[in-house]
Amino acid sequence: MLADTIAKIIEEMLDDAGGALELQRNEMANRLGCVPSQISYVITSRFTPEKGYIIESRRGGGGCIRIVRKQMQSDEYLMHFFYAIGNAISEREVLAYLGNLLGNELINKKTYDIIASATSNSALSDLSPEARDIVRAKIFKHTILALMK
Amino acid sequence: MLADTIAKIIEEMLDDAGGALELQRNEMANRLGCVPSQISYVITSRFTPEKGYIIESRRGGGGCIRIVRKQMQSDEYLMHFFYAIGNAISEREVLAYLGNLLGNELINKKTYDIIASATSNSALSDLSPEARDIVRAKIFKHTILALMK
DNA sequence: AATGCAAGGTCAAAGAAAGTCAAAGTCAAA
DNA sequence: TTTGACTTTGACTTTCTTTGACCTTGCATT
Repeated sequence: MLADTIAKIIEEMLDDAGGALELQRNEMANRLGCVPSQISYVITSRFTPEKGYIIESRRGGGGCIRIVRKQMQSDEYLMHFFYAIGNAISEREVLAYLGNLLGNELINKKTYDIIASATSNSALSDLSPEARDIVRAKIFKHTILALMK
Repeated sequence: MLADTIAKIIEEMLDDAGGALELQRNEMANRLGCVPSQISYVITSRFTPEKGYIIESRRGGGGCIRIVRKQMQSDEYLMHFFYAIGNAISEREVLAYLGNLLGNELINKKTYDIIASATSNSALSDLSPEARDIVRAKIFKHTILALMK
């Protein structure tokens, strides 16, 4: 279906652009071989404020449509964690961070368990203790980014 | 009886597809030479939530009906996965497994994202490609065990 | 200021699926 | 034989998509 395809394309563009982009309706419609109002339709049906998007537009020459993926305010909190993690971290520290996230209801118990197990010494037992903490930090950071998606 | 025949066909399709599928009502009715509402009847009478099926649908152009056979002993199913994973696994393979779990609604999108990111090449980029697949297998197995908790 | 072009906005009609429901049919059990 | 559960069918409804005609706005040029 056309609408879904276009929605997916815009999603990818948003990912690439880090959550905010400007597109030209006519140009895009032309590129995708559809009528311009199709783009409008996709935006109004898929990128609604309820789903966390902010839409602005400008008409006239050089006009465009601006799409911004609103991030929840909890993201800010998660980001704070993200930056707090150095490039190496112990299992104990991860558990402390996770306990905090759980306590603040930013994650649930299941998520806690999954991340805890993915970053456990047991899961990383093939690595030397030093390498372990480095890889663990990276994995933990990646999961925190995933939480923000 | 028509209804039973159709039910059997859908069952087989579910088997082939690994427990989750999307079908188009009109297309299927046409193929089987019956009225579309017959398909609806079969689904509402045979593929009920009490019998362990999840049904979703979308109308309009490109619409479809999604049928998911809820894995009854989900732990057993997860265990099956667990054993299927060797001691090394690629990112691509992990994503395929996760897609299966997601399709069968044993995990949700968030969980998918978390595990996918924890086992991504990007998260394990400090390791050599060979070590990466080994560590990834271990992490993945650990997260699957966490899912069963 | 007036005009014209270049965007995007709106809306309604047509099309594409799936949902609903009630009437009619079937068949076995009472 | 009547009853009642289950099936089959088709008319009608609802939802979502696609398209195109027409409207509004902003900018650039005269």
